[in-house]
Order: sequence, then structure tokens, then C-alpha cells
Amino acid sequence: MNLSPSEHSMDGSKAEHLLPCFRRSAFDEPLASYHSGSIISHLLRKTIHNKLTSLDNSLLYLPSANASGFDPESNSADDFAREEQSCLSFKDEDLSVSEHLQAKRARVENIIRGMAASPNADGEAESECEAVRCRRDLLKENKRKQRLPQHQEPKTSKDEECHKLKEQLQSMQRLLHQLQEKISHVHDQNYSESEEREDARSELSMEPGGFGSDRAMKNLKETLKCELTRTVSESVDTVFKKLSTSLLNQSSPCHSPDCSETEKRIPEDSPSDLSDSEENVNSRHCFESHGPEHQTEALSLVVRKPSLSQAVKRPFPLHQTPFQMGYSAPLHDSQILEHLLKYGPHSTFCLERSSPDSVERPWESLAMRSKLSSGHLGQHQTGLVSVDALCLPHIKMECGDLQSMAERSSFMSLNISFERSFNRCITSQLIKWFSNFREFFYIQMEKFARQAIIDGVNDVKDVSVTRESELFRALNMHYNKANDFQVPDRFLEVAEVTLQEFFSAISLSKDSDPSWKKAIYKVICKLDSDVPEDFKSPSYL
DNA sequence: CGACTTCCTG
DNA sequence: CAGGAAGTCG
Repeated sequence: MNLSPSEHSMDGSKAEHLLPCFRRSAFDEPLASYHSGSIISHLLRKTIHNKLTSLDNSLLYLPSANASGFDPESNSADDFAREEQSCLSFKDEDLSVSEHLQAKRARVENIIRGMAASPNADGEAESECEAVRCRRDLLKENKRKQRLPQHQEPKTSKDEECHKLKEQLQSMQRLLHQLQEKISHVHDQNYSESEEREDARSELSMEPGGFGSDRAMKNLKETLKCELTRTVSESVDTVFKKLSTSLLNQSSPCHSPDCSETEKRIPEDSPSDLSDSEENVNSRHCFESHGPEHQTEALSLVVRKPSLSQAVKRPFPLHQTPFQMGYSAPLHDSQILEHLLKYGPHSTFCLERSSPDSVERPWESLAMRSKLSSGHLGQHQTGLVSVDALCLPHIKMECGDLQSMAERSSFMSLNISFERSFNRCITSQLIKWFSNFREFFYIQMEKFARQAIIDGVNDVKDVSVTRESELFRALNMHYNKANDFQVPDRFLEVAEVTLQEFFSAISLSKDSDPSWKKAIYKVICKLDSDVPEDFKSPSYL
């Protein structure tokens, strides 16, 4: 059976409905390929984009918001309330948007609180997530209150909520105070320095000056940005280490004893094999990270393991810059930071990286460009690749001077807690995404297998997956909407095997067993690929 | 018990 | 895609 578009119900509109986040106008672009690296990169781009957008706004906003003076009882609360007012809309028709904003806000607040926490307060980071949850619950509760009669609200819980909210406010206030002090410190330092320089320059050229405060603010911003960037970078490292490990571990969903052998040995291929081994040579992706820990495992379902393995490899030598306009000369670090300040961390700035590898992978630039039109990267995207996780590790290394400056101003201590909370959030989110991707794959398999049975297919040999199959289109819409890469034949093979497994199981009514899918998972996980030796080498550390 | 996954729901 | 419940594993 060939699940062609005309034969099945999974038409484009339905696919679009299923995948609102990947919606695009053209559904009939030529089907290209999957590439796990791009998938990872998509995920991280979005993640970092979101995180940095939130963080950027928060970090750079907080000091100035209270520049007029710190008043814990009024200013912060008012600012908080104003922010609440501006961010949240409680119009009925905007409820979904409002909830979304609330969730975002909760994350931001979590991060802010993380910064406010003392470096030794391990428990605080823990409680921060709890606080965010409480806050989110509170927000939901408040919405519900608007609809319900007031007397239905227990007074005790209300008091508790007020107490929690107050604690959060106080925490934020402490943070604001700290930031204010640091601002004034940096400001004074830079102002006096610039004054000296200005005096000297005036003597020489009589040129009027007065850029001291601007410079101070710029330095401060750079410090903040650098710290933020560095933190994000390290967070991404951590995420990838955790993510790749976890996803490989769960690549054999079956936990039955007879599966142990499979779990010990790295399977050869999997439905995650979105590229075959040959194409995998080309699968090194711009988003690659590094870390102190040895990376030995990789994604299984949605993301090809070897690709992920390469995803944790440093994409470029330390002395090289990933920021490059096309293949032109690398940008100076100051340009990078300048760009970050001007256009934000998620702005379109970093194009193809300059690694010699990219020459071997002309598709990369193609893939990057294709993202332009795909709309994946959000409405703000106007260029190619964002300044995001792709480049952050590099920024980290290049801004050592600013970093030390930040250390001197004790940003490090704040940063530790910040990182911790941040890591937790971003990790869980990424894991969730990959989990969702895996889920989608199997859901589609089951769905189309059932459809085949309904369509009267009797022989499992008649079940096939081709590039013309509607099943393929559905998957491609999900994983490779912009057709960033050529889907390897191997993926089709694995998808077909999976579909046949589902078909057979359902045909034999095995789906009456609650754990009937485990047997299928067991088969599929054996199709996983080995982790490349390169990936295990110390050079990936 | 923490980390993760699957399943379900919105 | 996100959140949560429930189950699994080390």
C-alpha cells in the first residue's frame, strides 16, 4: 500500500491543524529531507530566542525601571503591577494569549528570582520553580475568580497566595536593589574613567565630549549581555548533554528484560534516522556545543543519533568565529556584542559559520537560508540564522574581559543561581519537545496503519512509505516543514518498517493489550544507529 | 527519590 | 507544543 495523498484523509489542512506552530502557506513544496541538526537547531533557536528575549528584556529593563530610586514598597510593586497590566490581557477573547504571556512571565520571573538568590542557596533555586508554579496557579486562580462569585474563594488559600506573591515581590526587590548598586558602581567607574580620557582628549583637540554615561551604560549592558550570553551558552551545553543522553536512553522504550541487550548496545538505526549514514557526513550542524562531560549518547527518534553526536561537537576551532556573513571575514567580537545590544540576541546576525566543514556542506547555507522563508524562526526573523545557541559558546569564550568584569562585580554569584534555574527550565522544555516529536511520529504511524486497514489493505507487504505518501508528508510537515534537508531513504525505510509493525499489530488485534506498542518500540529501537567513534573522542569534550 | 518517558488533555 | 499524571529505571 502506498499512502498517497489522494488515498487518505490526512490532507494538508488537517496537517496544518495538527501543527499550528509549523503552519505555512505552501504545503506542496517539493519534499526534501530531514536533517536532525536542523531540527535541533530549530528547537534551540526557538528556545534561546524565547529565553533570551525574555531575559534580555528583564535584565536590561530592571535597572532603569528603578533608576529613580529604590522603594521596595511602592516602586517595585508598581512596576510589577504595571508590567502585569501591560503584559496580561484579561479580555475574554484574549485568554489564550494571556495564558501564554503568563507562562512567559513566570519563566522570566523565575530567572530573575534565580539571579536574586544567593549562590549558596541551593534550595532557593528549587523553591523558585515552585514559586513560579505557585504564581502561575495564582494567575489562573485570579482569572477564575473573575468568573466565579467571590464567596467561593477560601480565605486561607487567598492569604497564602498573597503571602507567596509578597515573597516574590520582595525577592524581586532585592534583585533590583542589587542591580542598582552594580549599575551605579559601574557607572561611576566608567564615568570617572571617561572623564579622565575626555579631559586628556580635550586638551589635545578641544573636542567636546560627554559620552561617559553612555559608555558606562554600554559597558554595563555589555556586561549583562555577556553574562547572559555566557550563561545561555553553558545552559545549552548542559541541555545537550542531558538531552542527548536521555533521548538515547529512551530510544529503547521497551523496558522488558529481553530488551536489555538492545539497550546495552547502541542500536543501528531508528525512526529518528532522518538521514542515512552517508548523509550523516553532511549532518554536522551549526548548532553544536561543547562541554566538560563526555558525550556518548544521542537522540533516537526524531533526531538522528550521529547528527546529535555531531551536534555536541565544537563546530569550529576555538580561534575561529562562528559569526560570519556568508564566507566573508569573521566579525570582530565587539561587532558581535554591538549587534547583540542593538538588535537583541535573537536578531539575525550569525550566518553560516566559518568552519572549513561548511565548505563540505554546501547544503548548510542552503538550509539556513531556507529557514528564512519558512517562518520557523518567528516574526522577527528577517535574516538567516539567529544569534542564538549556535554562536553562544563562542561568545562565551570571546568576552573574557567582560566576563572578568562581571566576576569582579559579583555577577558570578548571581549567575550561578540563574544558570541553575535556567538550565532546569530549558532542559525540561527541550526534552519535552523531543518527547512531543517522538510522540508525533508514533501517532502518525498508528494513525496511518489503522487507515490502511480501514482501506482494506490485507497484506503487510502492501504497506509502504514513499516520498509521495501522505504519511511522509505529514511527518515532513512536522519535522522538516521548510524542507531544509533531503530526507534520506533510510528514514523512509525505518518509517515503513514502523508502519508495517503497527499494521501487523493492529491487524492481529494486539492493540487490545495496553502495552502493545512496547513490542513495536522494541523492533524500532533496534534500527538505531551506532554512535560514531568521533562522538566518543575527547575532542568533543 | 530524582530523572525521564509515555499517555492524556488542552 | 505544553502541562500534568502515572509509571519506570538507576
